[in-house]
Amino acid sequence: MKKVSLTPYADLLKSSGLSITKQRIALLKALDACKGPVSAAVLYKKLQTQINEATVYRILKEFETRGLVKEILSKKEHALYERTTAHHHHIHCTSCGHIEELEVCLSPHTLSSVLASQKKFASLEDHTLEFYGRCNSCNNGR
Amino acid sequence: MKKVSLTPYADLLKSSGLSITKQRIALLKALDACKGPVSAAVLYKKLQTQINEATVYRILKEFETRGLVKEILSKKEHALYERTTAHHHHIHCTSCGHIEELEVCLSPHTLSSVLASQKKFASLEDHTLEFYGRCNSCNNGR
DNA sequence: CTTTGTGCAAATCCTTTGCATCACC
DNA sequence: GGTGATGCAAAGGATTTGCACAAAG
Repeated sequence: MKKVSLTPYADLLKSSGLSITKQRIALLKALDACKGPVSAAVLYKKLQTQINEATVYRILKEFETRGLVKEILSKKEHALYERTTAHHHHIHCTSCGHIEELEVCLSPHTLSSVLASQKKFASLEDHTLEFYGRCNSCNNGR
Repeated sequence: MKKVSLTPYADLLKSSGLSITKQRIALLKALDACKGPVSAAVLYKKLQTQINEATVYRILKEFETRGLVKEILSKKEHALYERTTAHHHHIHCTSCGHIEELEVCLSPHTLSSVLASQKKFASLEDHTLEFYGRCNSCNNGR
């Protein structure tokens, strides 16, 4: 009989090969509570009473190498982090900073033409694709 | 009769609405001398004797807002800069850091499906697209 | 009990800023 | 000569590090 887990975050940590600490669980919870990608600074602000700032950075880095979070580079801000889910991209509002998640990704055709277009790389590991524009509320109102 | 310019960099600055200084010309020259995108730190190292570090940052920012250079965000490094040319993207080696320029870009079809896939943005201003992989020399040799 | 993670404080790195001086126009 | 650009030094912010203590397995 399969044991039912009362602590999905703990399980996630364990299955990622990380030991279970309240700081790591709090950070995962905080990430899930965010609508979109957030900076280390924002996370630290939310968790000030629970985690030291240096630890926030240490855990985020650890999480990234284990694949629990993904780092997003943004033109405006420093690195942003989000829980790893299905591969996807974002559109950023250049006015208010709002970030919307996108379903769209690159076609296999595009990926193979990337490889075909040059000689120095024979395969791809990953890509980043971020869009920028003004969101509708920034275009209308103020 | 059209006047032949002995100083293309000066002309470029002038036509971009910037005043002509030896620091700015030196920075443009240094950017052109680089094979690919470079960081502010690398530029400063090359130009130490000619430009103050703070000025390197000031000029790069100015150039970016005037469209003379483009900023590229990289997973590994801080912002990289390159002279603005035709729109293009890059592939980065995750091992040695080598950056190769790509011809490939997104199809109009992809761009319109991005807009169609969500409701908060009605148009796009720009996008970033960077690929990552291991280059052939890193895969073979050591 | 041993190993690993965390808190704390300091260090480091990158980037920006204020102000006096210098160069461009 | 007036205005904007630069040098210099200091400030600022983000991230990392060393070390002692605390917690996890």
